Amino acid sequence: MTRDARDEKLRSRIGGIAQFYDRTGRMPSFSEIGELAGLRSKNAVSKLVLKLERLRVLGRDGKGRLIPGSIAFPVRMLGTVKAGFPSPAEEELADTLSLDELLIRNRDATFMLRVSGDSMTGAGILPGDMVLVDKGQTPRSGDIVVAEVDGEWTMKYLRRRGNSVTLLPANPRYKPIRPRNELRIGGVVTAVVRKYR
Amino acid sequence: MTRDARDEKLRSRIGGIAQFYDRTGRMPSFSEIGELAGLRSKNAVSKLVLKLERLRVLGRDGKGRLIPGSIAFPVRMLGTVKAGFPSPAEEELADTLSLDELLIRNRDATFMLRVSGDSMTGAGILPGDMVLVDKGQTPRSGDIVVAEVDGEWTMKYLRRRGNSVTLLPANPRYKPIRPRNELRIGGVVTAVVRKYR
DNA sequence: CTTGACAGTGAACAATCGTTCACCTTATAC
DNA sequence: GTATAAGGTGAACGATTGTTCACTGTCAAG
Repeated sequence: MTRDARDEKLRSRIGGIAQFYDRTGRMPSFSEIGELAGLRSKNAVSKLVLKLERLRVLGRDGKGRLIPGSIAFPVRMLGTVKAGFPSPAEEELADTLSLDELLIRNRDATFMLRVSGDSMTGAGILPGDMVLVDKGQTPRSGDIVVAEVDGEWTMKYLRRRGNSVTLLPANPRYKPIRPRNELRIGGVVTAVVRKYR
Repeated sequence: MTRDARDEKLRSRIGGIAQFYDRTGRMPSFSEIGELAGLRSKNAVSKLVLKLERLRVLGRDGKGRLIPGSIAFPVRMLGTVKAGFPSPAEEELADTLSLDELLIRNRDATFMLRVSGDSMTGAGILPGDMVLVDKGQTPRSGDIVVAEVDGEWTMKYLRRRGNSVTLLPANPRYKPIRPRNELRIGGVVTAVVRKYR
């Protein structure tokens, strides 16, 4: 068997395991890996797993049980748009990551809201976009926050000057808001997500 | 024990299991759930798991093995910004989802690129943003694509009129590109992701 | 031609798995 | 007050787990 064919075989096996994990959300057992890879012997699976551990595709936790490695991170990260698409050989070296891990720090305090209205268009937040809001973080000046002003909820830049607070839209057609009464801040916008199709 | 206290206990147990799954990427075994929940008897765990199955927090696959339910989807989805933050009671009813699942259709063909340059600012894609690019989808007119024009990679709107192809920036300071030679399209932009802090 | 290294089969093994049984305690409902 | 359900302990059990050992082909390098 040629080197390329062996590489391809290994790759398809990794793909099979990744698919299994994607589909079920749990790691396959050794026998199941055997079925996926077409191996009858658990020893063969053992050797395969060892190899995948070295490649960081899989890992082990403190108790020696199989945990996902790079297969848990679905997106391959490349460089910049200008760099374009590297060759397949380079692609393998690229880092992989999970969007959940990238964007969510505190899962219990994080919510997703759909944006309505165009008051933040200037900041690249369009109506229909989704924003992740963290209730736990303390809002700093310059943050985009979700706040309740005089009974209505909006999303605006927060500006603090001394002890005065202003809510600044990112659209010149709207005016800054200087809340008269209390200002309830629901959370800090930590990320924006837009889906095209 | 009051009803509220029992609810709170169950909630913290769900949280414990979710944390375990977050941390390790695998489902805990029954004994491990016991440790997490402070239960010495596996029978107690069995009953707890049954309850969590009914709540769709956990599930079973075809082989009867534990798979994650809603705990695999880290973000709670709420309504619109205008709706603001619902009361805690309503929060529980909200859907949960995973950003990976939401944004990635074809994981093998999807890459993430960092945006450099401001030629798509008008479409709400700012320099520094990250875009998900699907190499597998066939580009349609109106899509945002990553393409190589005359040796350089850019991101632009794709416009097809008959059999002429134009690349349209979303910034008036740049001009439309009508590729003279061949046009290599790397992929279709399926999502935009921006992280604030 | 020989010699390793690699990829795989098959079987034995203790450890751990999840299921199930009998039983106990404590609230809540009637 | 007395059922009754809910929440829990503890132990027994067969099934399945992952490790390990001895062994067999097969290819490529020396």
